[in-house]
Amino acid sequence: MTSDPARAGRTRGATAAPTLHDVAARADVSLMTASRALSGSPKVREEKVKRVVAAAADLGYRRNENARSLRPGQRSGLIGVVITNASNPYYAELQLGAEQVLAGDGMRMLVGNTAEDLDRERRLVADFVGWQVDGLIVVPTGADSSHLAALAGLNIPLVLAARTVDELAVDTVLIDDLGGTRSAVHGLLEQGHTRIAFLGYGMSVPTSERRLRGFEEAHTEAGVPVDQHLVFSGSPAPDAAMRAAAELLQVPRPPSAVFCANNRNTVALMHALKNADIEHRRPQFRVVAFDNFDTADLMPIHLAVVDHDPREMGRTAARLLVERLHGERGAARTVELPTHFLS
Amino acid sequence: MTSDPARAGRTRGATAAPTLHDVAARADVSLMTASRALSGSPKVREEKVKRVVAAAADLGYRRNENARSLRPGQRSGLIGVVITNASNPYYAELQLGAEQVLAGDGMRMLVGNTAEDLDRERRLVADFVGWQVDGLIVVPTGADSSHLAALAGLNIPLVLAARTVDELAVDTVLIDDLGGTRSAVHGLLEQGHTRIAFLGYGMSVPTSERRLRGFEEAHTEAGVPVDQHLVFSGSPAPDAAMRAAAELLQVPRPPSAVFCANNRNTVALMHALKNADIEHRRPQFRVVAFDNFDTADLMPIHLAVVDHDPREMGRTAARLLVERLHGERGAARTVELPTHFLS
DNA sequence: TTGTACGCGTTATCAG
DNA sequence: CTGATAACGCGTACAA
Repeated sequence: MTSDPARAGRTRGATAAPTLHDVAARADVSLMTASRALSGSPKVREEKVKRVVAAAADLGYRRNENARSLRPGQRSGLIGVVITNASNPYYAELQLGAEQVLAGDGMRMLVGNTAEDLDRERRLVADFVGWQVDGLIVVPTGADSSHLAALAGLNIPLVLAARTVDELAVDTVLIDDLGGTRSAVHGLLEQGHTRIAFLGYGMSVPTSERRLRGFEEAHTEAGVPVDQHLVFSGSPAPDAAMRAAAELLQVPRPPSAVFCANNRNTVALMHALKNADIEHRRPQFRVVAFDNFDTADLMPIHLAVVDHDPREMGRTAARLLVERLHGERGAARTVELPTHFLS
Repeated sequence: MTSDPARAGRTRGATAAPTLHDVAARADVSLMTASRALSGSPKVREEKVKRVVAAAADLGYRRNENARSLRPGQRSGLIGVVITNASNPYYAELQLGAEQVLAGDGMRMLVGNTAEDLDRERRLVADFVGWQVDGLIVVPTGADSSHLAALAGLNIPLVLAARTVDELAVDTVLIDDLGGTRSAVHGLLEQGHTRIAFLGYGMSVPTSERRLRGFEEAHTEAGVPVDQHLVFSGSPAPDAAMRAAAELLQVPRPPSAVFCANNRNTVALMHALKNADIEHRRPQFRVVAFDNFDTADLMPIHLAVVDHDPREMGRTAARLLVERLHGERGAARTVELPTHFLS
């Protein structure tokens, strides 16, 4: 006699997903024995384990993770990953690195893109919380962080990646923007360049600040003043970098070198340089770029690069998160990943 | 008197996530009134709605989507997206396009990378089914498809993207590989090139076949024989394209043009051409490449490109899936997205 | 308009 | 070693 008359009488579509009931019935075992057999509990007779496993395979049974994580204290095994823009290879790599570590720990990833929109970030975080994520990795879009601060109250660990939010005391993974920039610019100054332009449009405010500070510190150390006419940075207007790159070559006393603070700026500059035929007109012109990319060594002018590893950033973020999930209780940690100068 | 003594007596951590119970208690309403108020049911007194909404906001209440979708007939609103490699901008864009459409329909995305590993694909699909996904978008890695075929039996709609699996009669989104390649190669033949190389390493078998067929058909139409010594394609050994690109310039009667069947091959060829200083040594040398990329117009030699839109592919896949979820029952559809030739 | 009872699929607990 | 039962948070069906 089945102990579940309700289910016995059901007339669901022939293709309803099989449940543990079905497996247990087929293996002629009780529900709990089936449950234990499938979750590898040691105290089940081996013969029954076999029967259950066979039945599950026959039926194509998949444990309903929803029901499982409904029980209190159960982890969902879900991690929310909120990035700003997956079409930027940088963040795509970050996502991939995070997945590498999380998958190794048996966790799955919910992914959302904010497109740098604070409102979408709020909605995504709220949704993910609704899905009972065990933790979140977020590339924060902006300064407002009340929705992120609220996570602490829910006991949901949070790791910030790529950017900080000052008010938030949480684990954070950054690149060594300042150091990487400083030593790259230091190199240019050592080579005797005294008029170096800074091209840094369309970046988040904190990142922009850190890279600009590195630029300035290198100058200070070398005793070379920064000419503010050579500092191009600001809002993310899509073609600001393009215009600035062209303009930069036309200023009264033009620079002999340029530091590009990220990928997009580098590409913009490359176009401008190609148009200006710099390669032949001013062979001494030097460019150093933050962020490496696939075709960097195919550019019309030689590019020295401040390289770093976004995938490692994702991995590190995931590792910090996993440590919290494993009970780590210490103060918030900030990891600065090193950069590598490729001349 | 509360109707839930069990909960009244609990001593969970002070920060356990608030449930509908908590909200109802705080608003001094019954559970169901709270539920209805929050899901916008019309039949609730407005004053109580306000109280409930306020209580929910105070508590930071988030509906537990797990519990919600546990009930039969309820959709989870979760879509599984299985791609081969998020670090390839192509698939990252695909993911982004899918998310665009799905988010617009109020659905969330579980994302997994297979790294072209059939086993990981199987595990991911199984996991996602366990999470009660409403549907799946998959870039299939290989020929074996039993795990995908099984989805039909579970009533879980599947859309394939970027690649087909012959045995599977499911909605599929592809690029017009054949047509795009044929017309591009046609152009080269019209310009009088009669010895055109095909460089196509490291691609999936079906895609590779389609592009090679386009290459051959263009030749047939023009009455020009294909010299098999100029066809370089095969396994995805990481540096095969590199070696072939170098070799290709050294064959007895070298080609006057090259068709690169994808991004990676193009970059490999560009390196070889730069080393060989083709730009100056053989200014008539022509290259046509499948897949556009950011810096295509900065390459050492002019590049004509067969462009297409991976994001649109993601959007289309998601649209097909959403239609199925909305009840579309027709036969499996295959959409071939057009390519655009940029000379 | 509001409230009660029940079940979704799973596992912890406790009794056999 | 095995099984019955309750409970997780929510929404449907029905009763008040």
